[in-house]
Amino acid sequence: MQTRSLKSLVQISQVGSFAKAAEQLNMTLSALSMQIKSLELELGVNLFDRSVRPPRLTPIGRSILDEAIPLLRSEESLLTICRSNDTLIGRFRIGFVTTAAVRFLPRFLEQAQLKAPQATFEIETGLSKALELKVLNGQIDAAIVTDAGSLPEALSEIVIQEEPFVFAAHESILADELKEILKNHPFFHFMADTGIGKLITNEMLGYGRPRGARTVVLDNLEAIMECVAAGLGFTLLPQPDVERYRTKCVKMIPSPKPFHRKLVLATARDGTFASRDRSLAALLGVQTATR
Amino acid sequence: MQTRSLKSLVQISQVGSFAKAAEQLNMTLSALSMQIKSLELELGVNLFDRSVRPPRLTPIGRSILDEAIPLLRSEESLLTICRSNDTLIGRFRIGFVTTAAVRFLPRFLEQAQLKAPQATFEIETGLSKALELKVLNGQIDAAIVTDAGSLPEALSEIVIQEEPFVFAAHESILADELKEILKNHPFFHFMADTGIGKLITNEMLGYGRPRGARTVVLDNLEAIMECVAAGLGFTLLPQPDVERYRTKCVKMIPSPKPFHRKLVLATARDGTFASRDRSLAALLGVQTATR
DNA sequence: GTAAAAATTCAATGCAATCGAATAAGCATG
DNA sequence: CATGCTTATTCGATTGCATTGAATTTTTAC
Repeated sequence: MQTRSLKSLVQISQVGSFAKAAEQLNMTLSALSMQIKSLELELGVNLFDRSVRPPRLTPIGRSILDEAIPLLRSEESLLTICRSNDTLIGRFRIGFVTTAAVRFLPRFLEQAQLKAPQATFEIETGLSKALELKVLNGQIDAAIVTDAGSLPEALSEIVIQEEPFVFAAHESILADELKEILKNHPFFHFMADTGIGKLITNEMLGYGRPRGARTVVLDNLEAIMECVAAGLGFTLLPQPDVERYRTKCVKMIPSPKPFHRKLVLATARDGTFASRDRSLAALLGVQTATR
Repeated sequence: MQTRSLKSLVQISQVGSFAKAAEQLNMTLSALSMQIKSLELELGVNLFDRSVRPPRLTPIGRSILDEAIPLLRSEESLLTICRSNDTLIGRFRIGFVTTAAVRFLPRFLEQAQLKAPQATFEIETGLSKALELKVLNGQIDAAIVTDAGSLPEALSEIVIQEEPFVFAAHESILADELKEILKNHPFFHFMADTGIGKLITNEMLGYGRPRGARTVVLDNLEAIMECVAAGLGFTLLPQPDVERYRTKCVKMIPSPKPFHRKLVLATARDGTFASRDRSLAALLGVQTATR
């Protein structure tokens, strides 16, 4: 079915005659007549009562008209999407590494609503590695992940935020020297086998904990912070995560060597965001040179 | 725009490849490819990312898809209207003479909902003569009017109901002989100059009221019945109308000569309901021979 | 690296929409 | 009720657009 013939139908019904409608539609009367005729043939009904001049709509014609109007409205909004020249238009699929999701999603969605109203987003969360893979496969368009230094070549990255790691523990524990703490208290290790977990593992190796020292692996930030607040041990985590769940009695000391977690926006170099990833980064609050 | 190419788009997105979609749509792969290509040209956007096999939707493509689905739904319901083979389909415009409207409309709309769900109705009310004219002009498809015996030849009629006229008055008045009542009390005359009004005028002439006798003309049935109930005089009206507004103290006596008001369904012989008016009459509760 | 799968391009074909002119059908004068 | 006027339909010629099958290119999988 051609939406054009429905437009003609609407036009005719509005101006009340084929002749005027044809003029306004920039076509000959005969073309319009044929067009409506073939529409009637396609639908298998008489839209017009032709025993009078000008022909008038039949009851079925009026019903069809009633349906045609929302249909044409759909078409119009479809075309609007295409005509719009926002930088970001369409339905995008974005992945957030779980730890970042809770902190970044609200701001992101708010900004998106504001700065890219033509765009809609499907969000999913997961581990950095899994999200990277999905970006490579085109299953998602972009991902905010922890960069453990091993981003595949086919992915391009924009740094969203660098988060310094801090040691955190109950104030009674943190009164000691760091060396003492490392030796005497259990270490709460977040997600040992993931991107961020490996960063932590590497870092901890540098501090040379005694081999017998206890380590508790947990996959839940909030739970770790609860344990720490209860004075059960210490942890090493990005500062924003610690602050998010910190209670008063928990204190932090910065990691002695400068040591960060990089949160990056990863996009496929040849994918949706090829050379457009800055507009997406902007929604995450990143200032990038526009040049 | 062709809805067909949107259907193709949906199909491709569902089966995930041009080749399979083409097969299921009974067309060659190349035709489908060209179709999508020209859709993209028309819309001015890339719907598919063709750097991979099979091509996958771009974010804009997904947005367009989201809009295409309601559009196709509209088309489907449009086609459903046409395919449906109820006797009555479409949007009909029906006129009701004012007095009949209050009594017939509820039943009519209920029946319509039940027996002709595919049909919708625009209702207007007015005087019989005005409605007849509109039917003749095709401004409405049918009308329920009072038949004063002067229906134009171009209109066909089906009798909906014959309503006997009755005299009505407060019981204290109606205790007298009819002749006395006619002489001694004011007559409340409904709508003197309309179809039903003229019927009443003619009838009253036959009763030879004394020339000085008072007559009050009113265009509101309910008001007349209020006055009658208050013992201010008598009236002559179709029995159903009297009964609708009657209070206990108002009594009726039938008109001595058999005298009716015919309510008829009037349709243009060459119009919408040419030889289909029985299906409409059925919604008004009229049994007509089907033969 | 090679074969297989998948999509695009291309030239030829056929169908469908459009045009202008002629005809036919309501409609409004007298 | 006859005439001209407006309006819509029909008709044949023309143009343009979608489809086809074959050839080509591109991507993917082994």
